[in-house]
Amino acid sequence: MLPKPTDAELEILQVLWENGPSSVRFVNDQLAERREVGYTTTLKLMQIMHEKGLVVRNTDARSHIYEAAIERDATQRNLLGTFVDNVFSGSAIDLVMQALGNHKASPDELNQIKALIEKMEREE
Amino acid sequence: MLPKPTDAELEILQVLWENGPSSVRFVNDQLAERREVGYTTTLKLMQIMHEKGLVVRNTDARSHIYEAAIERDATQRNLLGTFVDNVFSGSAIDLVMQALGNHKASPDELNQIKALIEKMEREE
DNA sequence: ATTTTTCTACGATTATTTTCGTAGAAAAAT
DNA sequence: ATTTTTCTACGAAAATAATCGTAGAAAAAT
Repeated sequence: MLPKPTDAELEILQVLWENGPSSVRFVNDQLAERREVGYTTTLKLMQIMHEKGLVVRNTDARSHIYEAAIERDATQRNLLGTFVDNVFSGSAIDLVMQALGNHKASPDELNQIKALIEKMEREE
Repeated sequence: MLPKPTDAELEILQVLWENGPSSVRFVNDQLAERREVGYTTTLKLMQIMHEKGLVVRNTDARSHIYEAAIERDATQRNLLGTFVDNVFSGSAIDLVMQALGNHKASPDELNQIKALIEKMEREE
């Protein structure tokens, strides 16, 4: 089973998920827009992620192209699970209430959630 | 500003939140029910938490009594915020949808959420 | 009164994650 | 043709988190 990505690795995965296969240079540029980060740091992390199997890469060209090897949804689900356990003692409902209460959602977003809830009720 | 609790510290806080002011022994016993953990490890962690200001303690008796110095709600909100940023690129709605979709909620829980949503809609 | 248990203090070790620095090859620029 | 830039590889350091071990005082048990 693949290891969970660390925080720094997750940052990199976000870039790959949003932009598709990318070079280290590109990923580093994206990260650098948000915070200071050295090129070799990003490189090293991506190499480690490759060892772990979190990314795959194409080494045909000199500049290697990396691609996420795990799905965004599955990863979020996975991390969410342990987060709920650690922080909300396993109560997903508590988390949902917190998240909702603490966030000004647009009417459209609220409708989305209502739709999902009604779907769940029908499937009961 | 107080630092965020680490995972191990959070485990201890959960015990304190649920049981009120407690000795190291009691906390350690609670933790030990779920996993292997040495007494001095728990002690050391609680001492560090005291240094950080995450807990307060009463040292009148030989066995010191520790109490959470930060509120559960505020802490959950705080941690949830960075989690949403890290894992869901800041989209709380995405997180809510994931959490809901991935969890078989009881009709009662669904009603709770619906009530909250309707309240939010009225306050729009 | 002595032994055993329980407690704190705290340095040191281990594990994990992140960052940095250097070397050398390939490519690009002058 | 040389210099400069860009890339990988990779060891090593720094930062952070968690665990452990020992010493000594206080309390409890014998």
